[in-house]
Amino acid sequence: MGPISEARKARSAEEACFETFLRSKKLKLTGERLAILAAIFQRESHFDAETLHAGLRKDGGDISRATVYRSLDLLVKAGLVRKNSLGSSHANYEAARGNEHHDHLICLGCNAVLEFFRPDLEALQERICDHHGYKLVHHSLQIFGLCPACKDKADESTIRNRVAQLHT
Amino acid sequence: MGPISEARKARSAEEACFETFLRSKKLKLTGERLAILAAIFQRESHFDAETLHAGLRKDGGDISRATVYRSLDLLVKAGLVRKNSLGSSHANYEAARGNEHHDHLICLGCNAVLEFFRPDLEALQERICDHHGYKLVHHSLQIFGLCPACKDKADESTIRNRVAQLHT
DNA sequence: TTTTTTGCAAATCGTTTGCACGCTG
DNA sequence: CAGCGTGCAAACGATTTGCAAAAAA
Repeated sequence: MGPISEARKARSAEEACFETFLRSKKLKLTGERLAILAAIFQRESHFDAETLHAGLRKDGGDISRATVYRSLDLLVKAGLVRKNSLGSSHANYEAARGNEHHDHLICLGCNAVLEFFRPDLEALQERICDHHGYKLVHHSLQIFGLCPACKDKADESTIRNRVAQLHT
Repeated sequence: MGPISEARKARSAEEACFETFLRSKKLKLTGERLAILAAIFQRESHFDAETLHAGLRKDGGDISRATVYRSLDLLVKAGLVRKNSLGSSHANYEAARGNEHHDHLICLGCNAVLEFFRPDLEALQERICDHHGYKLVHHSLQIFGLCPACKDKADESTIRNRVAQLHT
């Protein structure tokens, strides 16, 4: 159990938050859960379950895929992690570093993910709902395009193909 | 092969379009493909592969799931059918009845799907891409809310749960 | 000690694919 | 008759689940 307990060093804000959440549900604060939380928050934003699982293994730990999935669920429920799809057929996650809700701009050339938040877009969606008599609860917007670097060197038919495969 | 050939009665616009598409790719116009196309265009807009497959069986035909999936692919490539997810984990399709691109407003209470098109929204996305130096290629927006009928009678926690399960 | 968690492997779900046979052009 | 298309069943990839052993409260 070496490396797992090592992760339990400082006491990050998210760790405290997770503990509170678990307590409130009478769930337990395990080494695995802490290791997963730590891995997520020290890694860059967007990742998938498989990558996270592999990363944990590399860190010396050895946490089963099942536990990774179960913990991700918990973290999403705790509001510490957000789940997106970003057009792929498998789930994509991101640490909710206290930052606001945002939408994603995804490059079809290099898969870079750019987060953006636009009050005018939020307002417009609110207006659309009002217009139809709906109460807005949630939304998901993904814009697919080509970043400055890929804009020129991307081949038309490759991109067309990529778009056709998108799981949106 | 009875009911399949029956579907080949009039000659709808979409049938002609599909034939042209198939010809151009040196593919064949089979009874199964025509039956699937007909079923899609006489049914209401949004459906999934399983429902379509079941519907075809009920119509007397007996087309395999594999053929249904293969034909849907073809129809999407021909531009006669659009593929969406609408927040569920399995694909959702709709006949592209010559109508323009549009986005979806989905009721979390009764699952009703409302299509809408907003030039101002399209323009805003274009502006967002410009702002980041991206070239816009495609987008996917789903707004989840409560329709007028479900607005009041929906229970908070049920909705919250539904949102958490969304595959967006 | 009681209850929750874990790992494992098997199960699931939607979708895809290899293959031998059947139909279209 | 030369290719495509079809059905079947097995294969797939991501995710979930049942169960007995292990760890937290």
